[in-house]
Formats: sequence, C-alpha cells, structure tokens
Amino acid sequence: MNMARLKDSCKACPIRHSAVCAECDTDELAILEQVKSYRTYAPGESLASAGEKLDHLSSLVTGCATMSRTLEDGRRQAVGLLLPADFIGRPGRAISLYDIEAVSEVTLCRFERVQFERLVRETPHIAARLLTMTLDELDAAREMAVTLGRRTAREKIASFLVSMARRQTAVTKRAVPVSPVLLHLPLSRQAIADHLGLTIETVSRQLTQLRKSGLISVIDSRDITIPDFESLQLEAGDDDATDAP
Amino acid sequence: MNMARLKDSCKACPIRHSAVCAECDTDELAILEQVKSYRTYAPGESLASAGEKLDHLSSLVTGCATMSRTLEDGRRQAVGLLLPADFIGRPGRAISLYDIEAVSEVTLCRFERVQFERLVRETPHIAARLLTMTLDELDAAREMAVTLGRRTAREKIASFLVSMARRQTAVTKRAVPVSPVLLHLPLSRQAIADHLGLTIETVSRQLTQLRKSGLISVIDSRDITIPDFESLQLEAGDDDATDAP
DNA sequence: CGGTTCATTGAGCCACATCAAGAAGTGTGG
DNA sequence: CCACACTTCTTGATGTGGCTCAATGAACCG
Repeated sequence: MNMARLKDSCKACPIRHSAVCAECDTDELAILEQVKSYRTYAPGESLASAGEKLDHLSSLVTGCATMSRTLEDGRRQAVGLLLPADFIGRPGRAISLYDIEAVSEVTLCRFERVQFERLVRETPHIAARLLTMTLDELDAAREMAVTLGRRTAREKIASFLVSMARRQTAVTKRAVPVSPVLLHLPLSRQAIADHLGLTIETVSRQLTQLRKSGLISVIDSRDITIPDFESLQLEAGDDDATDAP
Repeated sequence: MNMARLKDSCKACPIRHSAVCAECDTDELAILEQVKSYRTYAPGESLASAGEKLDHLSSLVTGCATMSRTLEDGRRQAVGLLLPADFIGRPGRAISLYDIEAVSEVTLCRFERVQFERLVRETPHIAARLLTMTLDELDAAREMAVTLGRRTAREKIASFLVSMARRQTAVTKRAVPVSPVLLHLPLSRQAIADHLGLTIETVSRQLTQLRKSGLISVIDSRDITIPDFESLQLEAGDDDATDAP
C-alpha cells in the first residue's frame, strides 16, 4: 500500500467515486483532504468494540472487515461485511453498537467525529451521499433478515456466494457477474457461519453439497468458481435486485 | 378518525414531533401542508407490493403495518413493523422491495414522490431528519438480524415483547417501561411468527412457556402483562440499548 | 347455532447443532 | 530438512429444537 500517494490526493483514491465523498466537488474534496487521516489495521485487529466509544468516522479504503455482535454466552452474529467504500460509524452516536474487526489488512480514511458531523451539516453533497449509502445498507440488512429468518442452510450459502459475487463485480464496474465466475472469499468458514447464523460444520457440508451438485467448484478453501451464475441464483431463492441503485 | 382536523393543520398532528417533519419550522410546515394528502387503509389492505411502483412516500400517522417479503414457495419474513411516525418508501427508488400491509386501520400522510424528493433536496431539516430515522431503522434491522440468526425461540419471543413494550412507552414519552407493564400486541400469532422466523405453533408454545415461568401473564390473545420487565429483558439475552437515540 | 377464523396443544420427524475424529495446510525450532 | 504444534477445514455419528401434521378449543358472527 503506497500511503504517501493516498495521502497526497483524493483524486488518486480508489474509492473516490463510490465512498461518502463520491458526490463532492473539487472544493469540498479540498476540505476533506485537510481533515482526513489514514490508518491501517492488521488482520484480526479491532476497529471498534460494542459499547465503546468510536471517535472517528471512516471510509474503508482497502481490505475487508466484519461488523458483529457477540452475546454473553459467545454466540456471534455478523450484521455486515465491510468492503472498500463502505462507511464505518454513525454520525450522532459516539458509542458503537457492534464489534468491527479487520478480516484482511484494512486501510481506513478517517475523520474526527465532531469535524465530520459538522461536514455533514454544512455539505449537502456529503449528507445526500450518506443518506443514499445508509438506505442501501438498510436494504442489505433487511435482505439479510429474510435470509436469516426463512432460508435453509443451502439457500443461505448460495445467496451468500451470489451476494459476494455481485459485490466483487460491483468493484470491477461490471453490472452483473458473467459465468463462469471466479470468486475469492475473504472470510473463513467461521466468519461465513457467523454471517449466516450457521455453524462452521454446516457451512462446510453445504459447500460440499453445492460442489457435488455441480453448482460450484472448489479451488481451495478461499476460492471457488461458479460455472453458471443463474443456477446458483435460483438455488438461493433469489428473486430480487438487492444491489440495484 | 377526525380527518378534517388532521387536514387542517400539521400543528394538531399526533406525529408532528417524531415523524420526518419533526425538525421543520413553521414555514417549512406550511409547504408540507400544501402538498400532503391523507389516506386511510382497512386492516389487511395492501399499502405497497414488492416489485411494484410506490409513487407516494408517506408517514404513518395512526395504526400499524408490517413490511415483509414472501418467497416463491410462500415462506414469509417480516423485515419491519411500522408504527406511528415511521416513514414508508425510499427516496430515489420507485419500486418497493417489500410488501407493506395494514395490520390495523392505518392513516398515512402522503407526499407525491417527485415533490417529496425535491423537498429532501431543498429542505435540510427534512433531509437531516430522514437520515436520522434511516440510521435508526438500520440499527433496528441489524438488531433483528442478531435475533433471527442467533437467538432461540424463547429468546426471540422475549425480545419481541421487550421491543414492543419499549416502542409502546416511546409513544407515551416515558423513557423506559415501568413494571408491571401492560402490553397490547397489534399483531396476530401468524404475524409475530413472520417477524421472528418461527411458526405460529412455536410462538404459541413459547408464550405459554413464558407464562408458566411467570415472566408474563396472558390476559387475552392480544394483551399481556409483564410483571417484571427486567426479568424479561434478561430472558431476551438483551444487552444493548437498541432504541437509544 | 353452524361456519369461520385464530389460538392452543400433542405426536412425530427432520434440518441443523453438537460432539468427535481425522485431514490438510502453515509456521517454528532444531 | 524433518518433527512438532497449531490452526482451519472436512467428514461422520448422534442429539435436539423447532417444524409439520393433526386435533381440539375459543371467540366471533351472520
């Protein structure tokens, strides 16, 4: 990661056109550049803890992180998977409701809370983009609720893979994944289980079931190919356009 | 419902200080009054359908509605329970992702989509309030995901009752429910099951279990009392402050 | 008072969890 | 280079929480 280059200019930033700053013009970007700061985290490192203060709001620039809650007896449920351009933290609330943990090495573009909250108030382009992004996250969270509440283990795994493939192609600017899809999973089996409300064993078993059904082929534990994307979508019971704008 | 009075003035509106218009000043309210219209729906009536156009954005003024998705084979998962002051529809997207159905008689305060989207752009007080409300909904949706993914049937029922009690007292302006809590459930057993990812039979059984444990007492199928609110919270595995501002 | 809807309760079953044992990869130290 | 520990994933055997199927009860209503 070339930090110097990131610091120099928002124009070279890989998430310039998709993060909370996406709608900003040159002048507004200049303001952001004055107050932003970067920080990197190692895999496994904590970016925030449930119940504790979070005094920076950030955009995730590179890497991957999970947002989750752990119940007192150790049960863990993930509520979000953070990829580049995703926003971390809630304006107006200093206490995080969730644990946020780096999955791979993560770089954040950070703003101090009070400064960012002023920016939201005074910069309509930021406020508007933040609203759009929050509405998108709300859709994603509700879609997650449908999956967690009513889909079978097999459908959960299939829809997780479909969703990951969609987000992966969203980054590379293509509208829709084209078969065969080569998919890299940033998450361990345990992390996938935490996202889907399953156990690690069930995740493993369902993946081998999907493989035996010919819906995926497994390269190694973190990489699979999807020979026919539409078939996998059908398997997910996926009838919507979650990632539509 | 005295429609004439509702139409006359936003000042008499029961959700004046909690809906999307909460932060508006007198001038802004005057603009809203020009473009708003009311509509009532009978119990069971549809306010929106997944995949279909929704050309009004609304605030729910009185009554109760559910937001849900039904899979092709009939499985249904609710993703939200709409109570007075809640907002319906998404600025920027004309197609509803969910079915919205009146549970009791519902009154909406409606705005035509294009007009409202202009208001959001030109009225910072509305944009700001909408952002806050969306962030609150996002928190609620994520909390729901934790419940759906990792809590047992008993915990799901307990946390549902706790959440309903909190929202009920939020309306009456008290900060926190005081024991004993008298709670009215606007939902049928089937609707509760749809919210919690359970069957109607499991909902019924868990309610009688909670009753036998002395955590609730059942007046009739829609009304219960909670003798000790804190005990029920413990039963829910509830360690957070979901409804905090 | 029969018909309809909604809730409760019981009996049996199944999808997924739990428990347990390898297998495969990865890093460390000798 | 191997030996060993450690982590992650897979696979099998067994258990169980909640679902399915079925019957009964309770409230409402024409």
